[in-house]
Amino acid sequence: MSIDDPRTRKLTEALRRAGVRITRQRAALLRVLAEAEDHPEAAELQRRAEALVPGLSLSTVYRTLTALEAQGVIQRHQFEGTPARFEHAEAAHHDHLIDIDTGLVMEFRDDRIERLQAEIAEALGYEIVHHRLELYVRRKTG
Amino acid sequence: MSIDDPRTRKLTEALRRAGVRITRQRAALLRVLAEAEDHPEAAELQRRAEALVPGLSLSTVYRTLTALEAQGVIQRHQFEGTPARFEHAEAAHHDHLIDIDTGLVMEFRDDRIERLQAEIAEALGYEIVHHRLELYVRRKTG
DNA sequence: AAGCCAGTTGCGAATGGATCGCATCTGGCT
DNA sequence: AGCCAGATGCGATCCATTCGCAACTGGCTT
Repeated sequence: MSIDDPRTRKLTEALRRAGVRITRQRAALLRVLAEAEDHPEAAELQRRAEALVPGLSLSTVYRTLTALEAQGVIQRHQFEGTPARFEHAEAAHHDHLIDIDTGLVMEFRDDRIERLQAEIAEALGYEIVHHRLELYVRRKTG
Repeated sequence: MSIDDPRTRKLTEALRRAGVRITRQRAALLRVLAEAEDHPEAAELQRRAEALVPGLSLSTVYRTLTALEAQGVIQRHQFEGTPARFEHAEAAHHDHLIDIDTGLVMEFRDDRIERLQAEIAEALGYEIVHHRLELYVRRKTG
């Protein structure tokens, strides 16, 4: 994956939009984020980005992640019992299954559930700003 | 509410089952928990319980809450951006709406959603151990 | 091409919720 | 009444995350 593939570019543009400089550190982090197919936590992102920019600090990782999140191009997920995990938000909204034995995070989306949620909020006189649906699961035996 | 109303008793029995002593501190906390109709956090529970047992420490509150949670008679909810909140688990399972402007926590249950969740996990070869569904909402204008 | 300076970095300290270690106390048994 | 495993309160510790600050630098300006 090159430094100017579409996904990296999208993140870069989001940072520009946020009015911040594209530094070596941030460029590295953007690449790492764009490449990530999993749901890494901040420390793991730092580890990966340090391969490109040795010495890159965890503070910078968090600062950049916060900026990207504010621009809506990445999402922060606070699953139970672990540090926050991050993923690029290019895909449509989805919810998560977390294998409690392995930590594996999977994604799913169900429009029927989405609709029911909206109905429930509506009936109570509210509108949903965002929601969180996490299924903590275990592989079926047999 | 007296010290031996049914709800307090249920909590007390859970602690006995856990093989721990019913101390003044714990008795106070159990009453406070049994009386709570909201979703208080640990510090708030300490505040309420201190009215009955001055000097009751936050450590004791957390230790007791952890024991009660392990027995399944209370539930711990980690909503976004706030300390954990607790509630007695006598009612059937339910999910939550959180008013992001006021912090008000409401409960709901929808069997259709429950069923859909189970189907989704099933289809992927998993069984749900527990789940978390939180709707972060805002009062509708108009 | 060199200068400038607001924005950025890395470090270490601070924060906040939750847990732990330990010396002292006490519930509830004998 | 006496005993002692278990409980308490205090302060220290943990962990993820944020903050303060002095030093550094991206990238515009001249």
